[in-house]
Amino acid sequence: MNKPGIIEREAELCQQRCDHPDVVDEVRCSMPAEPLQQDVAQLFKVLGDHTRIRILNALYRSELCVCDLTSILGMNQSAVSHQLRVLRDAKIVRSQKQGKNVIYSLDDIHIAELIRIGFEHVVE
Amino acid sequence: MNKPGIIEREAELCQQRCDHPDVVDEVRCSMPAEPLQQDVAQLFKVLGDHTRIRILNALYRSELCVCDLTSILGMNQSAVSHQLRVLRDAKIVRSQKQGKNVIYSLDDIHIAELIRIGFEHVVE
DNA sequence: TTATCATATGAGTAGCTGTTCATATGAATA
DNA sequence: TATTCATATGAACAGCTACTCATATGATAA
Repeated sequence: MNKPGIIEREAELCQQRCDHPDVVDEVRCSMPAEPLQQDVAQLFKVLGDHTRIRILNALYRSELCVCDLTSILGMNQSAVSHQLRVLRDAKIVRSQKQGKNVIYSLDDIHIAELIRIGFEHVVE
Repeated sequence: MNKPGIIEREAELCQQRCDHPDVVDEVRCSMPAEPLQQDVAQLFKVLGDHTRIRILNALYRSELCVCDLTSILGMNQSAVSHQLRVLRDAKIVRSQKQGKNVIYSLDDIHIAELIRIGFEHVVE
C-alpha cells in the first residue's frame, strides 16, 4: 500500500527546501518513539467513541454490571458487551466475576484524569 | 437505523430485573448531558490517530509550517494538510499565515496536558 | 504579466469500526 | 439433570476515515 521510496525521496527534497531546517532536525530528534506514539493514538482512539465515553462516565460514578450498563445506556446487551471488550483489551476497565454477573470498573487513575480534562476542555 | 421502541422497552425490562436499581438510577441522573459527552468523544476521536498524534508531538516542541511537518513525518503534503484541517476544525491547533507559509501551533493548554497524561499512561 | 512555490481541497477508494442478529458459554436455580 | 439468566462472541453489514491523486488557490519572484 505504501510506496516508501517515493515518500522518502519527497521527504528529503522537502527538507532541503524547508524554511526551518534546524528546527526540523531538532524536532525530529526529540520526537517520542514510534511504538509509543502508536500506543497513545490507540488509547485516545478507544476513548474517542460516544458509547464508550458514556460507559466510562457511568463507571466513573460507580462500578456496575453489564446489565446495569445496558439499562443506563438504553442499548442492547450485545453492543455494550462488545464495547466493554474493547475497553478491557485497552486496559481501560477491569472486570470481576460475581456469581452470574460481571462487575466492571475503571482500571486506572489516569483514565479518570483524561476524562476530567477532556470535559474541562469542551466545557470551556 | 435505530429502533427506539424496541430499545426503550428492553431498557425498561432490564431495569426491572437489574441487581442494583438504586445505583443505576443514581448514575443515570448524574451522567453528563449527551451533547457534552458527544463533544468529549469527538475530541478524543481526533486525538486518536497516529498521524495526528505525531503532528501534535511535533507542534508540542515547536510551531512549524506545513512543509516542516511534511518533512518530519515523511508523508506527502496532501495527507498532512488533510489532517491539519481535522485538527483545525477541532480547535486543537491554530494556523497563522506568514508569507507563502502557514505556521501551525497547538491551540490550547489542555491539549498539551492530555498528550502528556496519555504518554504517562502508556509508558507506565 | 507569467512562473513558481506552499498550501488546501474534492473525489475516489481501501480498510476499519460499531451495531445488530444469532448463538455460545457458563453459572445459578429448580 | 434441565432450565434460566447474565454475559460473550462470530458474522454480516452500513457508515466512516485516512490516504492518494489531481487540481485549485493564493502569495511571491522573475
